[in-house]
Amino acid sequence: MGEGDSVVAEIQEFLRNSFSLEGLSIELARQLSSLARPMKIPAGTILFENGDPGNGCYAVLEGSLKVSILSIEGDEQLLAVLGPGDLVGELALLDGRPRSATVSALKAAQLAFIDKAAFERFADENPAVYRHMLSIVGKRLRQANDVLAARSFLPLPGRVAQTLLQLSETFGKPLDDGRILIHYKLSQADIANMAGAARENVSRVLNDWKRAGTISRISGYYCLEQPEILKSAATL
Amino acid sequence: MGEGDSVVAEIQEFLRNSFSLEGLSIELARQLSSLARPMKIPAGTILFENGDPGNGCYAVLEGSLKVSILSIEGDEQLLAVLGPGDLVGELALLDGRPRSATVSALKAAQLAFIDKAAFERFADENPAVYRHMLSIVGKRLRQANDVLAARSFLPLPGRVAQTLLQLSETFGKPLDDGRILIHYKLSQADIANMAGAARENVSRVLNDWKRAGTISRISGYYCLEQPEILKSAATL
DNA sequence: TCTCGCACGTGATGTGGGTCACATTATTGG
DNA sequence: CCAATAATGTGACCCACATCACGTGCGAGA
Repeated sequence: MGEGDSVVAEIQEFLRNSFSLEGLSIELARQLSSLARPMKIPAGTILFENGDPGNGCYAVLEGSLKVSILSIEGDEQLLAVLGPGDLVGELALLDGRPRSATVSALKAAQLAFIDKAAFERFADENPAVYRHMLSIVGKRLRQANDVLAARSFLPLPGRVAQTLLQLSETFGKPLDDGRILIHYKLSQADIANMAGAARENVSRVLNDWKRAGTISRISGYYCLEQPEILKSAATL
Repeated sequence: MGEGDSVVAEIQEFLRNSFSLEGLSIELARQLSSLARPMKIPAGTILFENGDPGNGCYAVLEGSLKVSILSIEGDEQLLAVLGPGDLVGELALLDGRPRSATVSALKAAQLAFIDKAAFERFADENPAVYRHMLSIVGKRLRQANDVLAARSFLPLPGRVAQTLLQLSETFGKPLDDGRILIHYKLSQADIANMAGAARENVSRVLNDWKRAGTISRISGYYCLEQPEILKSAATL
Protein backbone atom coordinates (compact mmCIF):
# COMPACT_ATOMS: atom_id res chain seq x y z
CA MET A 1 0.00 0.00 0.00
CA GLY A 2 2.58 2.52 1.12
CA GLU A 3 1.95 5.84 -0.55
CA GLY A 4 -1.60 5.52 0.58
CA ASP A 5 -3.83 8.17 1.98
CA SER A 6 -3.51 11.08 -0.36
CA VAL A 7 -4.21 8.80 -3.27
CA VAL A 8 -7.29 7.36 -1.62
CA ALA A 9 -8.53 10.87 -1.11
CA GLU A 10 -7.83 11.55 -4.73
CA ILE A 11 -9.84 8.55 -5.85
CA GLN A 12 -12.78 9.72 -3.82
CA GLU A 13 -12.44 13.19 -5.19
CA PHE A 14 -12.37 11.74 -8.68
CA LEU A 15 -15.41 9.60 -8.23
CA ARG A 16 -17.28 12.42 -6.62
CA ASN A 17 -16.55 14.67 -9.54
CA SER A 18 -16.95 12.43 -12.49
CA PHE A 19 -19.35 9.72 -11.47
CA SER A 20 -21.71 11.69 -9.35
CA LEU A 21 -21.91 14.42 -11.93
CA GLU A 22 -23.54 11.93 -14.19
CA GLY A 23 -26.19 10.87 -11.77
CA LEU A 24 -24.49 8.52 -9.38
CA SER A 25 -25.02 9.48 -5.78
CA ILE A 26 -22.03 10.69 -3.82
CA GLU A 27 -22.48 7.99 -1.26
CA LEU A 28 -22.31 5.29 -3.90
CA ALA A 29 -19.29 6.88 -5.47
CA ARG A 30 -17.58 6.88 -2.11
CA GLN A 31 -18.31 3.23 -1.53
CA LEU A 32 -17.24 2.33 -5.02
CA SER A 33 -13.99 4.15 -4.51
CA SER A 34 -13.14 1.85 -1.63
CA LEU A 35 -13.10 -1.06 -4.06
CA ALA A 36 -10.54 0.60 -6.27
CA ARG A 37 -6.86 -0.21 -6.06
CA PRO A 38 -4.65 2.80 -6.83
CA MET A 39 -1.75 2.37 -9.23
CA LYS A 40 0.71 4.55 -11.01
CA ILE A 41 2.30 3.96 -14.40
CA PRO A 42 5.10 5.84 -16.15
CA ALA A 43 4.75 7.38 -19.60
CA GLY A 44 4.92 4.86 -22.40
CA THR A 45 3.74 1.88 -20.37
CA ILE A 46 1.35 -0.44 -22.12
CA LEU A 47 -1.51 -0.97 -19.72
CA PHE A 48 -2.89 -3.85 -21.75
CA GLU A 49 -2.95 -5.07 -25.30
CA ASN A 50 -5.57 -6.26 -27.71
CA GLY A 51 -6.22 -9.91 -26.92
CA ASP A 52 -5.11 -9.84 -23.30
CA PRO A 53 -7.53 -11.36 -20.81
CA GLY A 54 -9.49 -8.59 -19.15
CA ASN A 55 -10.20 -8.74 -15.44
CA GLY A 56 -11.26 -5.25 -14.61
CA CYS A 57 -11.28 -1.62 -15.62
CA TYR A 58 -9.39 1.53 -14.78
CA ALA A 59 -10.36 5.05 -13.86
CA VAL A 60 -7.93 7.75 -14.91
CA LEU A 61 -7.09 10.13 -12.06
CA GLU A 62 -4.13 11.95 -13.57
CA GLY A 63 -2.08 11.88 -16.73
CA SER A 64 -3.31 10.62 -20.07
CA LEU A 65 -3.77 7.38 -21.95
CA LYS A 66 -4.44 6.46 -25.52
CA VAL A 67 -6.73 3.73 -26.76
CA SER A 68 -5.75 2.30 -30.12
CA ILE A 69 -5.99 -0.57 -32.52
CA LEU A 70 -2.85 -1.67 -34.31
CA SER A 71 -2.57 -3.27 -37.72
CA ILE A 72 -0.03 -5.92 -38.58
CA GLU A 73 2.07 -3.38 -40.46
CA GLY A 74 2.23 -1.30 -37.32
CA ASP A 75 -0.22 1.36 -38.41
CA GLU A 76 -2.32 2.72 -35.62
CA GLN A 77 -5.97 3.68 -35.44
CA LEU A 78 -6.37 5.91 -32.42
CA LEU A 79 -9.79 5.45 -30.87
CA ALA A 80 -9.45 7.97 -28.10
CA VAL A 81 -7.13 9.98 -25.93
CA LEU A 82 -8.25 9.90 -22.34
CA GLY A 83 -7.57 12.23 -19.46
CA PRO A 84 -8.57 12.59 -15.81
CA GLY A 85 -12.16 11.60 -15.22
CA ASP A 86 -12.31 8.98 -17.93
CA LEU A 87 -12.77 5.27 -17.62
CA VAL A 88 -10.95 2.64 -19.73
CA GLY A 89 -11.37 -1.05 -20.20
CA GLU A 90 -15.03 -1.14 -19.24
CA LEU A 91 -15.72 -3.78 -21.84
CA ALA A 92 -13.99 -6.35 -19.67
CA LEU A 93 -16.51 -5.56 -16.96
CA LEU A 94 -19.38 -6.42 -19.23
CA ASP A 95 -18.53 -9.74 -20.76
CA GLY A 96 -15.49 -11.75 -19.82
CA ARG A 97 -13.85 -11.44 -23.22
CA PRO A 98 -10.31 -10.42 -24.00
CA ARG A 99 -9.45 -6.76 -24.46
CA SER A 100 -10.46 -5.41 -27.82
CA ALA A 101 -7.90 -2.63 -28.04
CA THR A 102 -4.53 -1.59 -26.74
CA VAL A 103 -4.18 1.07 -24.07
CA SER A 104 -0.94 2.80 -23.19
CA ALA A 105 0.15 5.81 -21.20
CA LEU A 106 0.98 8.98 -23.11
CA LYS A 107 2.03 10.71 -19.93
CA ALA A 108 2.70 9.16 -16.57
CA ALA A 109 -0.69 8.34 -15.12
CA GLN A 110 -2.35 7.74 -11.80
CA LEU A 111 -5.06 5.11 -12.13
CA ALA A 112 -7.59 3.31 -10.00
CA PHE A 113 -8.14 -0.32 -10.86
CA ILE A 114 -11.55 -1.86 -10.31
CA ASP A 115 -11.78 -5.62 -10.27
CA LYS A 116 -14.54 -7.26 -12.28
CA ALA A 117 -15.75 -9.55 -9.52
CA ALA A 118 -15.75 -6.84 -6.89
CA PHE A 119 -17.56 -4.52 -9.24
CA GLU A 120 -20.28 -7.03 -9.97
CA ARG A 121 -20.75 -7.83 -6.32
CA PHE A 122 -21.14 -4.16 -5.56
CA ALA A 123 -23.30 -3.32 -8.55
CA ASP A 124 -25.68 -6.19 -7.87
CA GLU A 125 -26.52 -4.45 -4.62
CA ASN A 126 -26.75 -1.06 -6.27
CA PRO A 127 -28.48 -1.16 -9.65
CA ALA A 128 -27.83 2.55 -10.07
CA VAL A 129 -24.25 1.60 -10.73
CA TYR A 130 -25.34 -0.65 -13.58
CA ARG A 131 -27.49 2.09 -15.02
CA HIS A 132 -24.58 4.46 -14.86
CA MET A 133 -22.34 1.93 -16.54
CA LEU A 134 -24.87 1.39 -19.29
CA SER A 135 -25.01 5.08 -20.00
CA ILE A 136 -21.22 5.21 -20.26
CA VAL A 137 -21.09 2.31 -22.65
CA GLY A 138 -23.99 3.76 -24.55
CA LYS A 139 -22.10 6.97 -25.05
CA ARG A 140 -19.13 5.05 -26.36
CA LEU A 141 -21.30 3.16 -28.78
CA ARG A 142 -22.88 6.33 -30.11
CA GLN A 143 -19.46 7.82 -30.58
CA ALA A 144 -18.22 4.74 -32.38
CA ASN A 145 -21.16 4.98 -34.76
CA ASP A 146 -20.48 8.65 -35.37
CA VAL A 147 -16.89 7.93 -36.26
CA LEU A 148 -17.91 5.16 -38.60
CA ALA A 149 -20.47 7.41 -40.26
CA ALA A 150 -17.81 10.07 -40.71
CA ARG A 151 -15.49 7.54 -42.29
CA SER A 152 -18.23 6.53 -44.68
CA PHE A 153 -19.54 9.90 -45.71
CA LEU A 154 -17.15 12.71 -44.94
CA PRO A 155 -14.14 13.72 -47.00
CA LEU A 156 -10.86 14.22 -45.22
CA PRO A 157 -11.44 17.73 -43.86
CA GLY A 158 -14.71 16.64 -42.31
CA ARG A 159 -13.03 13.79 -40.51
CA VAL A 160 -10.33 16.06 -39.16
CA ALA A 161 -12.98 18.49 -37.97
CA GLN A 162 -14.79 15.68 -36.20
CA THR A 163 -11.57 14.61 -34.55
CA LEU A 164 -10.85 18.09 -33.24
CA LEU A 165 -14.35 18.44 -31.88
CA GLN A 166 -14.11 15.08 -30.22
CA LEU A 167 -10.81 16.00 -28.59
CA SER A 168 -12.29 19.27 -27.44
CA GLU A 169 -14.85 17.23 -25.54
CA THR A 170 -12.14 15.71 -23.37
CA PHE A 171 -9.59 18.49 -23.26
CA GLY A 172 -11.48 21.62 -24.28
CA LYS A 173 -11.44 24.75 -22.13
CA PRO A 174 -14.00 27.29 -23.31
CA LEU A 175 -12.61 30.81 -23.82
CA ASP A 176 -14.39 34.04 -24.62
CA ASP A 177 -16.96 34.07 -27.46
CA GLY A 178 -17.30 30.44 -28.42
CA ARG A 179 -13.61 29.75 -28.79
CA ILE A 180 -12.32 26.51 -27.38
CA LEU A 181 -8.78 25.76 -26.36
CA ILE A 182 -7.68 22.15 -26.55
CA HIS A 183 -5.49 22.02 -23.53
CA TYR A 184 -3.36 19.08 -24.53
CA LYS A 185 -0.19 18.72 -26.57
CA LEU A 186 -1.30 17.11 -29.80
CA SER A 187 0.96 16.15 -32.66
CA GLN A 188 -0.42 16.14 -36.16
CA ALA A 189 0.40 12.46 -36.22
CA ASP A 190 -2.02 11.89 -33.35
CA ILE A 191 -4.79 13.74 -35.09
CA ALA A 192 -4.06 11.89 -38.31
CA ASN A 193 -4.24 8.53 -36.55
CA MET A 194 -7.59 9.42 -35.08
CA ALA A 195 -9.03 10.78 -38.28
CA GLY A 196 -7.68 7.87 -40.27
CA ALA A 197 -5.67 9.99 -42.67
CA ALA A 198 -2.10 10.64 -43.68
CA ARG A 199 -0.24 13.12 -41.53
CA GLU A 200 0.75 15.23 -44.52
CA ASN A 201 -2.83 15.81 -45.54
CA VAL A 202 -3.87 16.66 -42.01
CA SER A 203 -1.13 19.26 -42.07
CA ARG A 204 -2.57 20.78 -45.25
CA VAL A 205 -6.11 20.89 -43.87
CA LEU A 206 -4.99 22.38 -40.58
CA ASN A 207 -3.03 25.09 -42.34
CA ASP A 208 -5.92 25.96 -44.60
CA TRP A 209 -8.05 26.47 -41.52
CA LYS A 210 -5.34 28.39 -39.73
CA ARG A 211 -5.07 30.77 -42.67
CA ALA A 212 -8.85 31.11 -42.79
CA GLY A 213 -8.93 31.91 -39.08
CA THR A 214 -11.02 28.87 -38.23
CA ILE A 215 -8.40 27.59 -35.85
CA SER A 216 -5.18 28.88 -34.35
CA ARG A 217 -2.32 27.70 -32.21
CA ILE A 218 -1.76 29.29 -28.85
CA SER A 219 1.65 28.38 -27.48
CA GLY A 220 1.53 24.91 -28.91
CA TYR A 221 -2.11 24.18 -28.18
CA TYR A 222 -4.72 24.13 -30.88
CA CYS A 223 -7.55 26.57 -30.42
CA LEU A 224 -10.88 26.29 -32.20
CA GLU A 225 -11.67 29.88 -33.16
CA GLN A 226 -14.89 29.07 -34.96
CA PRO A 227 -16.21 25.75 -33.77
CA GLU A 228 -19.41 26.21 -35.80
CA ILE A 229 -17.45 26.05 -39.02
CA LEU A 230 -15.85 22.83 -37.91
CA LYS A 231 -19.20 21.46 -36.85
CA SER A 232 -20.70 22.16 -40.20
CA ALA A 233 -17.70 20.57 -41.88
CA ALA A 234 -18.28 17.49 -39.77
CA THR A 235 -21.97 17.25 -40.61
CA LEU A 236 -23.04 14.30 -42.68
CA MET B 1 -55.22 -6.52 -27.49
CA GLY B 2 -57.03 -8.61 -30.03
CA GLU B 3 -54.74 -10.96 -31.89
CA GLY B 4 -53.39 -11.93 -28.53
CA ASP B 5 -52.51 -15.28 -27.19
CA SER B 6 -50.45 -16.94 -29.86
CA VAL B 7 -48.26 -13.89 -30.06
CA VAL B 8 -47.75 -13.82 -26.33
CA ALA B 9 -46.68 -17.43 -26.48
CA GLU B 10 -44.32 -16.49 -29.27
CA ILE B 11 -42.74 -13.74 -27.22
CA GLN B 12 -42.12 -16.13 -24.39
CA GLU B 13 -40.68 -18.67 -26.76
CA PHE B 14 -38.44 -16.00 -28.16
CA LEU B 15 -37.16 -14.82 -24.84
CA ARG B 16 -36.62 -18.34 -23.69
CA ASN B 17 -34.54 -19.08 -26.73
CA SER B 18 -32.51 -15.98 -27.19
CA PHE B 19 -32.18 -14.45 -23.79
CA SER B 20 -31.86 -17.51 -21.65
CA LEU B 21 -29.27 -18.95 -23.98
CA GLU B 22 -27.05 -16.10 -23.06
CA GLY B 23 -27.29 -16.56 -19.34
CA LEU B 24 -30.59 -15.08 -18.36
CA SER B 25 -32.73 -17.44 -16.36
CA ILE B 26 -35.89 -18.76 -17.96
CA GLU B 27 -37.99 -17.42 -15.17
CA LEU B 28 -36.65 -13.92 -15.67
CA ALA B 29 -37.16 -14.17 -19.39
CA ARG B 30 -40.77 -15.17 -18.82
CA GLN B 31 -41.39 -12.25 -16.52
CA LEU B 32 -39.67 -9.85 -18.85
CA SER B 33 -41.82 -11.07 -21.69
CA SER B 34 -44.92 -9.98 -19.82
CA LEU B 35 -43.68 -6.39 -20.04
CA ALA B 36 -43.41 -6.54 -23.79
CA ARG B 37 -46.07 -5.21 -26.09
CA PRO B 38 -46.40 -7.20 -29.32
CA MET B 39 -46.56 -5.32 -32.60
CA LYS B 40 -46.43 -6.14 -36.27
CA ILE B 41 -45.05 -3.97 -39.05
CA PRO B 42 -45.22 -4.47 -42.81
CA ALA B 43 -42.15 -4.55 -45.05
CA GLY B 44 -40.66 -1.15 -45.72
CA THR B 45 -41.97 0.51 -42.57
CA ILE B 46 -39.59 2.84 -40.86
CA LEU B 47 -39.60 1.84 -37.21
CA PHE B 48 -37.76 4.96 -36.17
CA GLU B 49 -35.31 7.46 -37.59
CA ASN B 50 -32.07 9.01 -36.50
CA GLY B 51 -32.92 11.85 -34.15
CA ASP B 52 -36.31 10.55 -33.03
CA PRO B 53 -36.87 10.49 -29.29
CA GLY B 54 -36.32 6.98 -28.01
CA ASN B 55 -38.61 5.55 -25.40
CA GLY B 56 -37.87 1.85 -25.53
CA CYS B 57 -36.43 -1.01 -27.49
CA TYR B 58 -37.67 -3.82 -29.67
CA ALA B 59 -37.06 -7.55 -29.82
CA VAL B 60 -37.34 -9.10 -33.27
CA LEU B 61 -39.55 -12.19 -33.26
CA GLU B 62 -40.00 -12.69 -36.99
CA GLY B 63 -39.01 -10.99 -40.20
CA SER B 64 -35.99 -8.77 -40.62
CA LEU B 65 -34.90 -5.21 -40.05
CA LYS B 66 -32.01 -3.10 -41.13
CA VAL B 67 -30.11 -0.57 -39.04
CA SER B 68 -28.54 2.21 -41.04
CA ILE B 69 -27.15 5.70 -41.05
CA LEU B 70 -28.04 7.99 -43.91
CA SER B 71 -25.99 10.80 -45.33
CA ILE B 72 -27.49 14.02 -46.66
CA GLU B 73 -26.99 12.87 -50.22
CA GLY B 74 -29.02 9.80 -49.45
CA ASP B 75 -26.14 7.37 -49.26
CA GLU B 76 -26.60 4.65 -46.73
CA GLN B 77 -24.19 3.04 -44.31
CA LEU B 78 -25.73 -0.24 -43.24
CA LEU B 79 -24.77 -1.08 -39.68
CA ALA B 80 -26.56 -4.38 -39.42
CA VAL B 81 -29.29 -6.60 -40.75
CA LEU B 82 -31.24 -8.18 -37.93
CA GLY B 83 -33.35 -11.29 -37.76
CA PRO B 84 -35.36 -13.20 -35.17
CA GLY B 85 -33.64 -13.22 -31.79
CA ASP B 86 -32.05 -9.83 -32.16
CA LEU B 87 -32.67 -6.69 -30.18
CA VAL B 88 -32.82 -3.16 -31.64
CA GLY B 89 -32.90 0.27 -30.15
CA GLU B 90 -31.24 -0.71 -26.89
CA LEU B 91 -29.37 2.57 -26.76
CA ALA B 92 -32.59 4.34 -25.85
CA LEU B 93 -32.81 2.08 -22.82
CA LEU B 94 -29.43 3.21 -21.60
CA ASP B 95 -29.48 6.94 -21.75
CA GLY B 96 -32.51 8.95 -22.68
CA ARG B 97 -31.01 10.33 -25.87
CA PRO B 98 -32.53 10.39 -29.32
CA ARG B 99 -32.04 7.46 -31.65
CA SER B 100 -28.66 7.36 -33.27
CA ALA B 101 -29.61 5.43 -36.37
CA THR B 102 -32.57 4.61 -38.57
CA VAL B 103 -34.26 1.23 -38.43
CA SER B 104 -36.67 -0.08 -41.02
CA ALA B 105 -38.29 -3.37 -41.91
CA LEU B 106 -36.82 -5.32 -44.82
CA LYS B 107 -39.52 -7.94 -44.53
CA ALA B 108 -42.73 -7.72 -42.57
CA ALA B 109 -41.77 -8.19 -38.96
CA GLN B 110 -43.26 -9.27 -35.68
CA LEU B 111 -41.77 -7.29 -32.81
CA ALA B 112 -42.05 -6.97 -29.08
CA PHE B 113 -41.74 -3.47 -27.72
CA ILE B 114 -40.22 -2.93 -24.29
CA ASP B 115 -40.81 0.39 -22.63
CA LYS B 116 -37.85 2.15 -21.04
CA ALA B 117 -39.53 2.89 -17.73
CA ALA B 118 -40.98 -0.59 -17.36
CA PHE B 119 -37.64 -2.09 -18.23
CA GLU B 120 -35.81 -0.06 -15.61
CA ARG B 121 -38.35 -0.88 -12.96
CA PHE B 122 -37.98 -4.55 -13.70
CA ALA B 123 -34.21 -4.53 -14.06
CA ASP B 124 -33.70 -2.67 -10.81
CA GLU B 125 -35.24 -5.69 -9.12
CA ASN B 126 -33.23 -8.11 -11.17
CA PRO B 127 -29.64 -7.03 -11.69
CA ALA B 128 -29.06 -10.08 -13.87
CA VAL B 129 -31.06 -8.28 -16.52
CA TYR B 130 -28.68 -5.35 -16.37
CA ARG B 131 -25.70 -7.64 -16.65
CA HIS B 132 -27.24 -9.28 -19.65
CA MET B 133 -27.92 -5.93 -21.22
CA LEU B 134 -24.36 -4.85 -20.63
CA SER B 135 -23.05 -7.91 -22.37
CA ILE B 136 -25.28 -7.20 -25.38
CA VAL B 137 -24.14 -3.60 -25.63
CA GLY B 138 -20.58 -4.72 -25.09
CA LYS B 139 -20.84 -7.06 -28.04
CA ARG B 140 -22.15 -4.24 -30.19
CA LEU B 141 -19.31 -2.00 -29.14
CA ARG B 142 -16.72 -4.63 -29.95
CA GLN B 143 -18.27 -5.14 -33.32
CA ALA B 144 -18.33 -1.42 -34.01
CA ASN B 145 -14.63 -1.25 -33.22
CA ASP B 146 -13.92 -4.18 -35.49
CA VAL B 147 -15.71 -2.52 -38.36
CA LEU B 148 -13.84 0.71 -37.79
CA ALA B 149 -10.55 -1.15 -37.69
CA ALA B 150 -11.43 -2.87 -40.95
CA ARG B 151 -12.22 0.48 -42.53
CA SER B 152 -8.88 1.81 -41.43
CA PHE B 153 -6.63 -1.06 -42.33
CA LEU B 154 -8.22 -3.47 -44.78
CA PRO B 155 -8.44 -3.02 -48.54
CA LEU B 156 -11.80 -3.56 -50.19
CA PRO B 157 -11.74 -7.38 -50.36
CA GLY B 158 -11.01 -7.59 -46.66
CA ARG B 159 -13.96 -5.40 -45.82
CA VAL B 160 -16.26 -7.49 -47.96
CA ALA B 161 -14.96 -10.64 -46.28
CA GLN B 162 -15.65 -9.13 -42.89
CA THR B 163 -19.14 -8.21 -43.97
CA LEU B 164 -19.92 -11.73 -45.14
CA LEU B 165 -18.60 -13.24 -41.94
CA GLN B 166 -20.63 -10.82 -39.90
CA LEU B 167 -23.78 -11.67 -41.81
CA SER B 168 -23.06 -15.34 -41.36
CA GLU B 169 -23.21 -14.74 -37.64
CA THR B 170 -26.84 -13.71 -37.85
CA PHE B 171 -28.04 -15.78 -40.80
CA GLY B 172 -25.46 -18.55 -41.17
CA LYS B 173 -26.51 -22.20 -41.24
CA PRO B 174 -23.50 -24.52 -40.99
CA LEU B 175 -23.37 -27.20 -43.66
CA ASP B 176 -21.01 -30.17 -44.03
CA ASP B 177 -17.26 -29.56 -43.68
CA GLY B 178 -17.01 -25.98 -42.53
CA ARG B 179 -19.24 -24.52 -45.21
CA ILE B 180 -21.72 -21.90 -44.11
CA LEU B 181 -24.91 -20.97 -45.90
CA ILE B 182 -26.14 -17.43 -45.41
CA HIS B 183 -29.83 -18.07 -45.34
CA TYR B 184 -30.99 -14.65 -46.33
CA LYS B 185 -31.59 -12.93 -49.65
CA LEU B 186 -28.80 -10.41 -49.97
CA SER B 187 -28.30 -8.02 -52.82
CA GLN B 188 -24.83 -6.88 -53.72
CA ALA B 189 -26.02 -3.39 -52.91
CA ASP B 190 -26.70 -4.45 -49.33
CA ILE B 191 -23.27 -5.95 -48.94
CA ALA B 192 -21.72 -2.88 -50.50
CA ASN B 193 -23.55 -0.60 -48.10
CA MET B 194 -22.32 -2.59 -45.16
CA ALA B 195 -18.74 -2.83 -46.38
CA GLY B 196 -18.69 0.82 -47.31
CA ALA B 197 -17.82 0.22 -50.93
CA ALA B 198 -19.22 0.71 -54.40
CA ARG B 199 -21.56 -2.03 -55.57
CA GLU B 200 -19.59 -2.57 -58.77
CA ASN B 201 -16.43 -3.37 -56.90
CA VAL B 202 -18.21 -5.71 -54.54
CA SER B 203 -19.42 -7.51 -57.62
CA ARG B 204 -15.86 -7.92 -58.86
CA VAL B 205 -14.58 -9.21 -55.54
CA LEU B 206 -17.46 -11.64 -55.15
CA ASN B 207 -16.90 -13.02 -58.63
CA ASP B 208 -13.20 -13.47 -58.07
CA TRP B 209 -14.01 -15.52 -55.00
CA LYS B 210 -16.72 -17.44 -56.79
CA ARG B 211 -14.27 -18.38 -59.52
CA ALA B 212 -11.66 -19.35 -56.91
CA GLY B 213 -14.22 -21.55 -55.14
CA THR B 214 -14.07 -19.54 -51.94
CA ILE B 215 -17.77 -18.82 -52.08
CA SER B 216 -20.72 -19.97 -54.16
CA ARG B 217 -24.38 -19.18 -54.64
CA ILE B 218 -26.92 -21.85 -53.83
CA SER B 219 -30.31 -20.92 -55.25
CA GLY B 220 -29.80 -17.25 -54.62
CA TYR B 221 -28.16 -17.57 -51.22
CA TYR B 222 -24.49 -16.96 -50.74
CA CYS B 223 -22.54 -19.88 -49.35
CA LEU B 224 -19.12 -19.54 -47.76
CA GLU B 225 -17.22 -22.56 -49.07
CA GLN B 226 -13.95 -21.73 -47.37
CA PRO B 227 -14.63 -19.42 -44.44
CA GLU B 228 -10.98 -19.64 -43.35
CA ILE B 229 -9.88 -17.88 -46.49
CA LEU B 230 -12.35 -15.10 -45.83
CA LYS B 231 -11.23 -14.91 -42.23
CA SER B 232 -7.65 -14.50 -43.24
CA ALA B 233 -8.64 -11.86 -45.77
CA ALA B 234 -10.41 -10.02 -42.95
CA THR B 235 -7.45 -10.16 -40.59
CA LEU B 236 -5.78 -6.87 -39.79
C1' DT C 1 26.25 27.91 -29.10
C1' DC C 2 26.05 24.15 -32.09
C1' DT C 3 23.85 20.23 -33.94
C1' DC C 4 21.05 16.34 -33.57
C1' DG C 5 16.52 14.91 -33.74
C1' DC C 6 11.87 15.49 -34.39
C1' DA C 7 7.51 17.81 -35.63
C1' DC C 8 5.87 20.30 -39.38
C1' DG C 9 5.08 22.26 -44.58
C1' DT C 10 4.65 21.45 -49.34
C1' DG C 11 5.31 19.90 -54.06
C1' DA C 12 5.41 15.75 -57.29
C1' DT C 13 3.79 11.35 -58.27
C1' DG C 14 1.12 6.92 -57.91
C1' DT C 15 -3.05 4.21 -57.15
C1' DG C 16 -7.17 2.04 -54.92
C1' DG C 17 -11.38 2.29 -55.59
C1' DG C 18 -15.27 5.40 -56.88
C1' DT C 19 -18.05 6.82 -60.91
C1' DC C 20 -20.04 6.24 -65.57
C1' DA C 21 -21.81 3.65 -69.22
C1' DC C 22 -23.68 -0.14 -70.89
C1' DA C 23 -24.30 -5.33 -71.83
C1' DT C 24 -26.33 -9.35 -69.61
C1' DT C 25 -28.97 -11.98 -66.84
C1' DA C 26 -32.59 -12.88 -63.25
C1' DT C 27 -37.41 -11.72 -61.44
C1' DT C 28 -41.91 -10.35 -61.40
C1' DG C 29 -46.39 -8.72 -62.50
C1' DG C 30 -49.83 -9.31 -66.14
C1' DC D 1 -45.14 -16.82 -71.72
C1' DC D 2 -43.67 -12.12 -72.36
C1' DA D 3 -42.66 -7.46 -71.46
C1' DA D 4 -41.00 -4.58 -67.85
C1' DT D 5 -37.93 -3.94 -64.20
C1' DA D 6 -34.53 -4.82 -61.17
C1' DA D 7 -30.10 -7.21 -60.01
C1' DT D 8 -25.63 -8.23 -61.81
C1' DG D 9 -21.01 -8.22 -64.71
C1' DT D 10 -17.36 -5.63 -66.80
C1' DG D 11 -14.64 -2.27 -69.07
C1' DA D 12 -12.88 2.73 -69.27
C1' DC D 13 -11.98 6.68 -66.87
C1' DC D 14 -11.10 9.87 -62.96
C1' DC D 15 -9.97 11.73 -58.51
C1' DA D 16 -9.18 12.11 -53.53
C1' DC D 17 -5.89 10.82 -50.94
C1' DA D 18 -1.69 8.00 -49.84
C1' DT D 19 3.06 7.93 -50.61
C1' DC D 20 7.55 9.81 -51.54
C1' DA D 21 10.97 13.20 -51.20
C1' DC D 22 12.89 16.80 -49.20
C1' DG D 23 13.14 21.51 -47.10
C1' DT D 24 12.36 24.32 -42.85
C1' DG D 25 11.92 25.54 -37.96
C1' DC D 26 12.74 24.53 -33.09
C1' DG D 27 13.44 22.57 -28.63
C1' DA D 28 16.85 19.59 -25.86
C1' DG D 29 21.01 18.04 -24.63
C1' DA D 30 26.48 18.28 -24.99
